[in-house]
Amino acid sequence: MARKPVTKPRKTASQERSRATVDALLEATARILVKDGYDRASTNRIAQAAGVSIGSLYQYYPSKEALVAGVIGQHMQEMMQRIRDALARVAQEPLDLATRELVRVMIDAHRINPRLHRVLVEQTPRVGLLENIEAIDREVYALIRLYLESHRQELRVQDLDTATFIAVSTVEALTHAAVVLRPEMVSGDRADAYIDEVTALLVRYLRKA
Amino acid sequence: MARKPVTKPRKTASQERSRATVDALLEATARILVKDGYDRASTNRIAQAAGVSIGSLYQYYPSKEALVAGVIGQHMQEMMQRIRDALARVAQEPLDLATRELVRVMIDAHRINPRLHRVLVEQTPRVGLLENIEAIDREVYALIRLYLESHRQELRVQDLDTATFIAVSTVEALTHAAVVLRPEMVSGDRADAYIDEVTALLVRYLRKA
Amino acid sequence: MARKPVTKPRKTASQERSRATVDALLEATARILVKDGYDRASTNRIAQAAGVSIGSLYQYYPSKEALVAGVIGQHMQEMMQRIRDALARVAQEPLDLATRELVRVMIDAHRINPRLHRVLVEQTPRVGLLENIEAIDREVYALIRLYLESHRQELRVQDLDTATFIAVSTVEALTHAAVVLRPEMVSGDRADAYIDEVTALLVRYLRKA
Amino acid sequence: MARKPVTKPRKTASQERSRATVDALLEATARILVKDGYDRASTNRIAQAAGVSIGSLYQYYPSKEALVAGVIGQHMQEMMQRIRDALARVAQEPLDLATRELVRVMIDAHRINPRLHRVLVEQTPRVGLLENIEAIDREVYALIRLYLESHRQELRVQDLDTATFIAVSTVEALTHAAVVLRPEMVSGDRADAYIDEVTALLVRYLRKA
DNA sequence: TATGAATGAGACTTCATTCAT
DNA sequence: TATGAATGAAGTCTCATTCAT
Repeated sequence: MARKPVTKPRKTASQERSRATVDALLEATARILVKDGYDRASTNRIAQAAGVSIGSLYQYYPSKEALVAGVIGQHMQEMMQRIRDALARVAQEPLDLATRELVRVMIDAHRINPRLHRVLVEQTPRVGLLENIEAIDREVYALIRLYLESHRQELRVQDLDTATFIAVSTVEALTHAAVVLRPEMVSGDRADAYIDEVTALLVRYLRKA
Repeated sequence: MARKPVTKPRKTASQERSRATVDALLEATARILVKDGYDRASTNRIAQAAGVSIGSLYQYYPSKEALVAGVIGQHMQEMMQRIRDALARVAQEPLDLATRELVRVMIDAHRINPRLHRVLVEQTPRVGLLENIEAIDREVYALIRLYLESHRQELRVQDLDTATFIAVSTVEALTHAAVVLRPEMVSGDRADAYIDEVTALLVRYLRKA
Repeated sequence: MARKPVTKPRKTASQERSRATVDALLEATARILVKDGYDRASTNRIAQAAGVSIGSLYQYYPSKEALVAGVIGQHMQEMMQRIRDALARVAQEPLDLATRELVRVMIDAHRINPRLHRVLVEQTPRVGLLENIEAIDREVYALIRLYLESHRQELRVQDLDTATFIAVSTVEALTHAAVVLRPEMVSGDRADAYIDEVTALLVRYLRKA
Repeated sequence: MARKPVTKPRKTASQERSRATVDALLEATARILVKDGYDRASTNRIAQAAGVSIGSLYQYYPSKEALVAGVIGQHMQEMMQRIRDALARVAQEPLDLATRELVRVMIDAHRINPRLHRVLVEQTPRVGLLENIEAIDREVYALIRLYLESHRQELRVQDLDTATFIAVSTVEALTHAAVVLRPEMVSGDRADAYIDEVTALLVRYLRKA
């Protein structure tokens, strides 16, 4: 496997002007990533798209990887926030309602920027960026597991570890696949049917009798 | 989006020696891809690893993309063959047995070369290689759908299109995730438990009452 | 040959605070030069090491070259002062005593900061800094020549110009070489033996029968 | 001190065309080094001056340092060969004749390409190139020492180690200084006078009575 | 007068691809 | 048909220097 590049930002822009530059950079990176794909996204092009000099780019991010890690971080935080909120909202709800809400939120979260999400998931070399993604994975896993634990009496499944793994992987895969491969299936009023199906899949698996 | 590179091999290598060269190239490409990742896999290095001159490489494959497409094709064919065989074997079996067998075969198929599979799925720019992957997707989808159609009387689900999409996506995701993220969960005798769970997930979703 | 950069400091820093800044800059430059070598010594790093903003650095020195010229000047002045003092002290002494004292002082002078001296002599592009070094050379040459002229009756050599050139070059080379390549040879009590040898070399060359 | 860059050539050009490319590169490097100095000598400029693409340059030398190391090696070999030959010629000669011949040869050796020699000695970062230069130093030292040992009965000095060090450093310094600072002093028929002086310096130091 | 964000020329280097042999 | 030297566009990144605040 390849060696791991530096991915931490260089300084944490305190002044106002800096902040604007950093924002422009992240925003431009996301845009270029969507337009050109990971490989063809060059730091020069990103800097240009951000209306920032290449020197400034490297003042804030020591490498292309760091820049992409920044985008991943930001994008994942946005997604995570929705998931966290949803889980907080449904913590006391029964499994079926909770599942349905979570699936709905997941689809929504994937629609924040589906093209970017796709590039991030499908093309981005994991080397050195893994932490970021793994951190998210772990948090989602932990939250879902907590919910399942506190609703144990509703459950058919015994092995919560495996059940959590399966539930998380399944929801992630089905929302990602739908948004990416069959966007028409989850847009507008057709979305409900798909949400119903995914919810059915999960609830029938998890729930007692 | 980026322009699409040429991805078809240059000649069909009828002579023996050609065949050997092509094999060496594909094999070396897979090895380098696993070792270095997509980005750091250079055609020069691949040629060297294959014991072939860079000139010869370009005699058989017109571009790096074509080479990688070759690897994808080969790898996917190997996986597909197992899936085809499995589906042929279980065409007459009831849903639960068929599902279990299919899940087992999918896990096996992912273990042909999990590291390669991962690189191919996670890092390889889809540009120009999409056909290859989409062709597989379509074939799997069609086969599964055929099976479901001919077992309609067992099914709870009505919308076969959606059900097929969900089933295929779920199995693919759960076998990939398990092999890549939790290899210990699907190796040796522990595999059966996981296969049971995935089978339960699918059967409860698909089957009547 | 390359174009000559500006090397004069921008202002003469009369105020106290300025003086402190200039000192900090020169000191930091010397430190970085020793630690990183000429090429890797960047003005940004120097400013940071000096606890001064990059803007302020350029307020006092118009270029990197000017900064290094400042260090050279300071370092050479320190060395020169010792040489001047020594020559003043031995002006009336006979050749053998005078030579011995001069050699001793030269070794001492090279030990003020041998690492810095080395970087300055070995890595620093002469472009634009030459004046500084040549000025020193000329002064040393003139002082030694004066001494030799006023001790002519002791001398074997006729051509004072050549003799001075040889004497100055030899002492400089032998002290530099010893301090840089064989530091153990000129440290502690072993130094005397080396001083004896160098003195013998010069005295036998210069002195009558 | 700075980290050491790679300085070994990449491949040892066996074919004819390669050899020509390598020669052109070394020759161009020397030329650019003389014209622009070490810092301003860029690989792009060198490649251009050599009439070779930048890609070819990097096929043979992995870095600017490696290229310069190549030039140093070649230049030093040329100088060393003359010194070796001279010492072989005078091995049986008495000290005065041998010394005179050696000094003459050293001046000649410095005149192979004095400007290049100067750049190499004065500006080239020693990092990673040191081996090359130290190897030469050691060989010269060893050869001179051998000569002195086999002529011990002629010598006044007792400590051959120190005497060799002094003799080598002195000759090197005086020939370098003369060629670089006073070229007129060692060109044409004036050279003999200077050779006489340096010979006198050394012989009087080394020889008995 | 000080600050430090911003600049951008230009350095080094890689690698897919071509083509003379 | 095979070889591998050669190509050069394009990429990543540094750093001396400027200038708005």
